[in-house]
Amino acid sequence: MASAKVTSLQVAKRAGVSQSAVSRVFTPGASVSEKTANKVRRAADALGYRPNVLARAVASGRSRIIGLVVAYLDNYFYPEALEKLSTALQAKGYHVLIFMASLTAGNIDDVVDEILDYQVDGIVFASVAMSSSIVERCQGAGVPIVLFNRRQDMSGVSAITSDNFAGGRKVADYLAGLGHRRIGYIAGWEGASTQRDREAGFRAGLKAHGLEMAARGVGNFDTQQAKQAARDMFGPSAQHRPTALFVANDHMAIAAVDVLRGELGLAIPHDVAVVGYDDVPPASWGAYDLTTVRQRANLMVEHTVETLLAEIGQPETFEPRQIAIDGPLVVRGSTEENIKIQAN
Amino acid sequence: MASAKVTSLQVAKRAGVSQSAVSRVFTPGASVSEKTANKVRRAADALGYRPNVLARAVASGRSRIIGLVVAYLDNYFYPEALEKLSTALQAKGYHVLIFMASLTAGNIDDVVDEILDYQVDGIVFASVAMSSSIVERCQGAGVPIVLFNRRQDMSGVSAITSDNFAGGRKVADYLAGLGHRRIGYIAGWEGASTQRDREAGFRAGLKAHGLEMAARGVGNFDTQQAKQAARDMFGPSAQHRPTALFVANDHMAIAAVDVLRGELGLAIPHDVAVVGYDDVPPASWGAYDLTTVRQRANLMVEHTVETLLAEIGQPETFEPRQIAIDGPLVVRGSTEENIKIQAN
DNA sequence: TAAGTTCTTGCATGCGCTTGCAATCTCGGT
DNA sequence: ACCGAGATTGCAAGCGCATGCAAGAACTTA
Repeated sequence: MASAKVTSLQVAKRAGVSQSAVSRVFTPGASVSEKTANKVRRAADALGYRPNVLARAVASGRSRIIGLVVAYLDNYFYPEALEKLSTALQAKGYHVLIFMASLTAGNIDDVVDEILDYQVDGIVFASVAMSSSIVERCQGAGVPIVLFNRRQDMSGVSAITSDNFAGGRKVADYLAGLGHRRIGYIAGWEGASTQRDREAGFRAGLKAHGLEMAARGVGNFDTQQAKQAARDMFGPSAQHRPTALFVANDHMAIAAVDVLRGELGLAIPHDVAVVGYDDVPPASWGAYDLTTVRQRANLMVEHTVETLLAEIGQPETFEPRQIAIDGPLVVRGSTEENIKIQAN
Repeated sequence: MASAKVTSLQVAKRAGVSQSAVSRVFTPGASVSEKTANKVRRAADALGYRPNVLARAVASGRSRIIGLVVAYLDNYFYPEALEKLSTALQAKGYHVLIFMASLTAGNIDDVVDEILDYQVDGIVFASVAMSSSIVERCQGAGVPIVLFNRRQDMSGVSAITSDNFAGGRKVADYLAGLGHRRIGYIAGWEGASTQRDREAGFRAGLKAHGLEMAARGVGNFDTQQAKQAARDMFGPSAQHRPTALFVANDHMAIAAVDVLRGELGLAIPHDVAVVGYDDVPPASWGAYDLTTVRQRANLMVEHTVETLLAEIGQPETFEPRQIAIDGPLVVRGSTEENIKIQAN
């Protein structure tokens, strides 16, 4: 069958039609009669022809490539999101070109340049701190962007997040409802809207119950720092230990649990109740069984794709969307003794 | 600065040179004098010009895109590998286009078609079952491929894995050395070379110590199945429970630990010693503290990139490489009581 | 059946860049 | 100051496909 590169011209010759006819057959919505379409398809199959996406891209200006900028993959919410995102876009005929912003740290700007070099049709920024210069650059290039899991006060940029404020608030309501009065918090990186919103919601919730944060540490979404924060808050030298702890994400919460249980010998939830955020798979693992607020990756991805494609399709009439998706509090054994339902 | 698309022709005009000159300035190794190069660079900067990678690709036949086929990301070895791979390729001026084979299941063939449509310069198959038809198709298209974390008996295909046979053997040596005589094994998916090699090495090791597998379950690299296998092997109705258990990867090992400890009330390592494979981050988390064989993702990625680029650079003289990278047994608390070094 | 529509189709051009080739330059050596 | 080798440069022809345009085909309607 297929050997080297087969071009539309060869197919055209074999089918006895013009090259444009071949092109049209492979372009949804183009004007071709059933008859020639069949001739072409037959010839194409025989030769093993497949349109060259890149050539098509330079000719049409649309590459069907979506750039994805990711800062890190060690928070297991992202692999999951990435997988779903890629699959969803694949289903729409797009593909994901990955750009790691991790090592390039500060200079996400450079990464954006690289992305634009590929003439991507759109860009998803996952948990990346945006600067207005980046936004401008993309808009200047006419490339739609959407922020995933980060909100930006900046106007004109679409952003899909979970409803972090509501989530934080749920945690406060829940812990207060359990009777906790001294509740601590370990924050994520202050630059992240997720951190800020979760904390704000949490504080609002506490306030509504006549409480305030009993202690606060900063983990910056980093395991080691979260551990240290836990030590500081619950270690031997700490006074008035909280009876409950809310950690800004599961990743850090798990680290905190390891410290509380493993290093400090505290029983969970008996001595301390712990709540995380994200509901990453490890949160449900037996050894942690972590109460947490679920981020609905499916929905977030769906909206991200929908939003991006909408803007790609209708750049003029498109209105930026800021969507916050509500997620449930998933109660597990890290906050209540007898929650274990069954050996799932 | 930059506004809409700036083409090399515009730069050429402004710099007072030909369009080809501009092209050459941006092509490493092309023949240009310093003088014109400077003129061009100045003009390019002023206009905010950047070469269009796609146009370049169709003209030159090289896209600087590497396709990556991944079946799943829920084994946390892969996010790590993906991150490193992408970063490493980025450093070489390549970028990664992701293709999820998960949902498309059986028809990896379709995925390969999609990839080839993008004129990728090479493909990395991560943990994907290859068929000879796929290999042929890629070779027919002149696209180098390398298997990551999978070996194939098939000739002519490069494959980078860890030394799974040696790893399996180390586990046997180690457990036998601890005095265990009844050792069980939970297998991964039989279709995977990693599973087969690990088991073969393990068996060989046991044999060398005059032992054989005391029990065997199949987890197919799936959490639920692994749990069931653990239940079957250690549950109430089981007889002659093994005193040690080797599980084909960490992902399943963790699930097994949850069953042993959480459901069956067994103490680890007192009642059962557990060993996994991969050394994914969760293996080192306090609650699991799993002894495991490390897969050296860094090295594996390095070799993968090196091999792929070598073949891309020298397609004629290239000799397929099958590299197996040795990884250490990382001893932790799931096999020995007093291993906990410190509160790391 | 003829005029009027709506569909199809091929032609030709262009997307932005690379590259073989031949013409032009540059310079050292004498 | 002159010659030849090697370095630079511009020219022009693509790479594989999309698409506006005008001509031709097919189908309506009265």
